[in-house]
Amino acid sequence: MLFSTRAEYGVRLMVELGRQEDGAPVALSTVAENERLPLSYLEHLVAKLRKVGLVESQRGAHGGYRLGRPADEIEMLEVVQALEGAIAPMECFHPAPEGKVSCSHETDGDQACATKLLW
Amino acid sequence: MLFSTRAEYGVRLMVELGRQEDGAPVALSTVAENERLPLSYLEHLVAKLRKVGLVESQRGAHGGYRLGRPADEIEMLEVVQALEGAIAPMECFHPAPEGKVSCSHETDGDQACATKLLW
DNA sequence: GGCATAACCGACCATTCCGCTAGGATTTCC
DNA sequence: GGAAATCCTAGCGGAATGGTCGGTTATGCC
Repeated sequence: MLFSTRAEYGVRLMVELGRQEDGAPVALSTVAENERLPLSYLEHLVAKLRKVGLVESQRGAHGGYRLGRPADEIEMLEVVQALEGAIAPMECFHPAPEGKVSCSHETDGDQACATKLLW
Repeated sequence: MLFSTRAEYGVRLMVELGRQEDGAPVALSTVAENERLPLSYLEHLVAKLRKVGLVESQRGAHGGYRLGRPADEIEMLEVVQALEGAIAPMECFHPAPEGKVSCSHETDGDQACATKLLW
């Protein structure tokens, strides 16, 4: 219950687009079919991705979507952010220096951690 | 939009309890006052924390709550999990080995990533 | 030109979750 | 006995989630 299906669908969508190696655009309907996702819902998601340039669109017959950038230049975080809105966890929840997800629970750290956010 | 206020309130609560160095329990009302949080809402949260043993309670007058374990043995993740429910982001969203939040976007990795979850 | 195809756009809708309140019951200390 | 506190259950308004639907526009192909 941390990421909604939007993020998941979005990633799936991007992955599906990334599979298409030649420049040909992929119709959203084939993505929906492949991933078993509701087409009309995907439309909304892909619209957001287009607005931030993560995908490009080609209208009309034989149109579709393709990645806006080479696949290996796209980070998953971007996709999630574009769909989920600004990610603002809890301020003290930046991945700690060593990569572990837990903030220092010493008295000083706490003082800062508990109050910094609001006042 | 990643963690709800539950997680935040819960952490604040735990921090507040952690401040009390002697074993005396802290009344929820004082926590609510200190942190400017609604008391009756905190009751629900602390109930969950109690069920998983993160806090202990003392009923009756001059009762209250104290940490179920020494403060430095409690990880923030535990608190969040207890309140937010099982954390099940997207399967491929485990913090990557190096600590960076992005899953390998190579064709093989994607194959696994996109389909592993559902089928 | 016409038609199928597909991206676009906006409104709506049911359900669930979030944050919170209310009211009471129970336990404990003085 | 009464105040102080935890405990428990029920509900509620608003927002977000996850969709659907209908229609409009653009484009390739016959």
